[in-house]
Amino acid sequence: FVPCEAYILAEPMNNISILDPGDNIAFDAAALFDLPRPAESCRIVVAMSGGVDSSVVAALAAQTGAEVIGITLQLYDYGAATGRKGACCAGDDISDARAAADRLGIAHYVFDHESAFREDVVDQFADEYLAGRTPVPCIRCNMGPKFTDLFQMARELGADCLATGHYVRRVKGAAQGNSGPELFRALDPARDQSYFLYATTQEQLDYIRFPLGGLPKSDVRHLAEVAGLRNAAKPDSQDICFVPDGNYAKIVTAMRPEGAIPGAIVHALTGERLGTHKGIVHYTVGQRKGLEIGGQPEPLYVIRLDAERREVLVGPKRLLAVESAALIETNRIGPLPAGEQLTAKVRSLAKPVPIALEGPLGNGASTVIRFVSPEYGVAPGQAAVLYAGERVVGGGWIDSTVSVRS
RNA sequence: UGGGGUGUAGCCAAGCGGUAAGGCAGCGGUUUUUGGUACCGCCAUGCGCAGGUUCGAAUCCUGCCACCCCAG
Repeated sequence: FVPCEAYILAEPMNNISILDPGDNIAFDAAALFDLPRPAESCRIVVAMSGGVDSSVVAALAAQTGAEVIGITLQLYDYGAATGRKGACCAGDDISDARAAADRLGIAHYVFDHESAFREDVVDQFADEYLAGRTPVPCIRCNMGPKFTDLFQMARELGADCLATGHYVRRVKGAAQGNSGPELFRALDPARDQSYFLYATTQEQLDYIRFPLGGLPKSDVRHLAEVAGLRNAAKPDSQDICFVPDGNYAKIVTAMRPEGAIPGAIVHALTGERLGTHKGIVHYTVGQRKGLEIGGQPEPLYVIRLDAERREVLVGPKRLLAVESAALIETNRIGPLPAGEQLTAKVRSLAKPVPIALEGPLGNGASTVIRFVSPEYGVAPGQAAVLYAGERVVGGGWIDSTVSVRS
């Protein structure tokens, strides 16, 4: 038995395991859910996407002895057409979720959430690209369909908590002077999904549970096998779930044809027209590939997108250096740490870098973060997520950036 | 028309008689629950065309072609 709190103190590492050699689960499942009462009298709603992770959450929830209800939101329906494995929330995935629920003997409901998902996530995704920004739909999806809509459904079902398969840790009272739950990076750094969850509100965090945050992925797969789940070997999801073949621009231009209108590729320093692009939605700040401009002494990167003029401004890498970024619609989770170096991630795949916070954080306020060292490829529309060590302090959307003066 | 210059992969470009550098672009792979980045690999039996000299030519010679500049 490993108490959940033990993970708080542990440094991230790759080779932890909660499984003993005999394949017995060497921990108390109930501890992973931080239930308010004895598990037998609790009701847990599990958000089931059809993937391994959320299926294992359901298995763990069932093991606590609580009443478990699985809910799957049908978010879109290209699934049948693409037959794509490793997506979520459509077609085969819903069938996988149902199979897992059947296997575990728990209730399972599927809700048609397509129109809401389209409004909250997909339309917004397309509009952001049209405006020359680079959206993160996974964050919008967590904010809306998953943590607002599903949250409400769980409440209406009288559940004690909503559990998801995200790799992130919910820890109570770690920061000084705070007894409420806080958000921490996953123990397995390779699996950490905290970047996508910075917008979680305190109210949501009070109610939501992330039982997998302290587990390595290999254990989760193992648990899936032990539980006899048919999706135990299902590939991890990647890319954007509603983009079938990784070609997001195809989806965007299908929804917003004006996104495919060609325009000029202009050198950011000389103003020279270097070529023609195939529609502004195909490009993002920091991008190098796909410009199809040869004859240059060094690589050219997208420096800025001018949506009004439909121009893609390009230049050498040094022009990407950014010293600060303005954030909007910020969220804060737990107290701001006093005297501790804050770090920020400005894309999901990046080590957090040291920053100074120059303004308020939380309650939707706008603020500014200043990078201690220049940061490259900071794209408006992406999220900046702020950390104090392993703890997620909050974050916001990158609205604009200030280049390093050279 | 006369004088000069240049023609090497999609683009830029090295080579100056010894068996085609490099960069950019492109393609493939690795990484990855956003877009990107980064890293690794691939990418001219061929040097405007046709002859010639030479053991050997992108490199020397001859002719032709194309483009550029200056003169008119």
